[in-house]
Amino acid sequence: MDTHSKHLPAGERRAVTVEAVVELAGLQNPSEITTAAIAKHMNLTQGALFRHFSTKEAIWQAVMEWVAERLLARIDHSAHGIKSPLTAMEAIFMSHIEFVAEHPGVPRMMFGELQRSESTPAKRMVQTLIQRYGERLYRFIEKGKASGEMSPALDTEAAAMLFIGTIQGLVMQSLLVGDVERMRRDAPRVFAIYRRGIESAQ
Amino acid sequence: MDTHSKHLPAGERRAVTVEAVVELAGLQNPSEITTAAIAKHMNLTQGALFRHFSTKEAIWQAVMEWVAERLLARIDHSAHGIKSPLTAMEAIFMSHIEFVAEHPGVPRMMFGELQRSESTPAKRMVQTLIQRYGERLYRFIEKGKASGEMSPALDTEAAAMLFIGTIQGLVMQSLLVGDVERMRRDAPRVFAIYRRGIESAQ
DNA sequence: CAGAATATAGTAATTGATTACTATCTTATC
DNA sequence: GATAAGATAGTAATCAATTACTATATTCTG
Repeated sequence: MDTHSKHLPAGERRAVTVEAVVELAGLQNPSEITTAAIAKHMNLTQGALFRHFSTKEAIWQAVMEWVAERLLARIDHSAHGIKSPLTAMEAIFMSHIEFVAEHPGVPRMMFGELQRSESTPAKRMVQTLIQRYGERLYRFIEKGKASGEMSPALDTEAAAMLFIGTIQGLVMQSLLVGDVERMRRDAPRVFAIYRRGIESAQ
Repeated sequence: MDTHSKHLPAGERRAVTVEAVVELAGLQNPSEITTAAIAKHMNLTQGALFRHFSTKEAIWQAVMEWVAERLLARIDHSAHGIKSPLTAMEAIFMSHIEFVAEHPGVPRMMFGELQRSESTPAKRMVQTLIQRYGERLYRFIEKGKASGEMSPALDTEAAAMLFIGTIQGLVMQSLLVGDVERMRRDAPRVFAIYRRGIESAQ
């Protein structure tokens, strides 16, 4: 049972820290999240954080590792067993939106990291994540062209780029109106247009 | 000629400040731009900035006003005189990308402002800008549906959202690879897919 | 298996660096 | 020479990180 013990094993404490940051990023500007704010949000003193992470940057790295792992697992699982590449991409799209709706801080953190000019470990993790994401999309689109589901003249690279941009647009819209829930409603409407843009004429 | 005069009239100094911020935002994370960095970039002492702006927030507000004014003027001008709504939207798309390629700091600042939880004047300026942008797109899409150029079943709101998202995706890609020039090359490729998604079947 | 010894995880206070902003003195320009 | 604009040198607040010390587990030993 939950003993509410103040002392947690290092591994657990690190996990709790990552979750605290993900939560906070959904509530405020990620670049304004201080170590004091993280500690307060998990009922810990600020200094104690540095027993588990050598620097603040190390915290961000752990957070982005968490994101990369979860997001890729989620989209892989959503597409698993689906024959049609087009349907698989729709499943990936919806599960990605669902993930972001559950963790609204995630896209904020990712974009925030990409903004940085220096190449931090956290930024590199985001770059790797998006690269892997893009590779998966690339394969599905090529399969879709081969199967005739998608237009053979389709620009695969551009289609993968637009897929991610489509999600980015939904995220921006939700930031604009300050309503994460809208994303779930708007996702099918926007994907329908994207789908029309890549599928072969019937 | 450039007199390299240290003393500038207040109006000019404010304009130079705005330009310095826009430039800096293209080089580094906008949220990390300090008043000291702004001053240094325009060969001024940090304290002197506050002769022309009461607070740092006032600087950001002036910058976002500059952005809103220029961007809307640019897209309005690009679409002016074009009969076909679809062609007009393509012109808007390309001129927007051109604007962003000239000023890579602009989308970074806009997204950064939207991230903030508090409602600052600068954030409200961005919200107003995007709202006005969306209204223009909405009108073009409705006209396109009326003229038969675009699919009558098209979801206008979703199409406007995707238009902005498409640009957002290109921006993100350029952040990812750290190459603004790519945006100009990729823009037509991505817009072609978007166009296919909204135009009526031929 | 009791309890001393050690390792681990925490607190509270403090550090130097950096931040936006200000007060005062100086210089340039009309 | 009046005044607008800039330089210089401050301020208080905030930040990540470190310190000295304490509380709680875990391990070792007779």
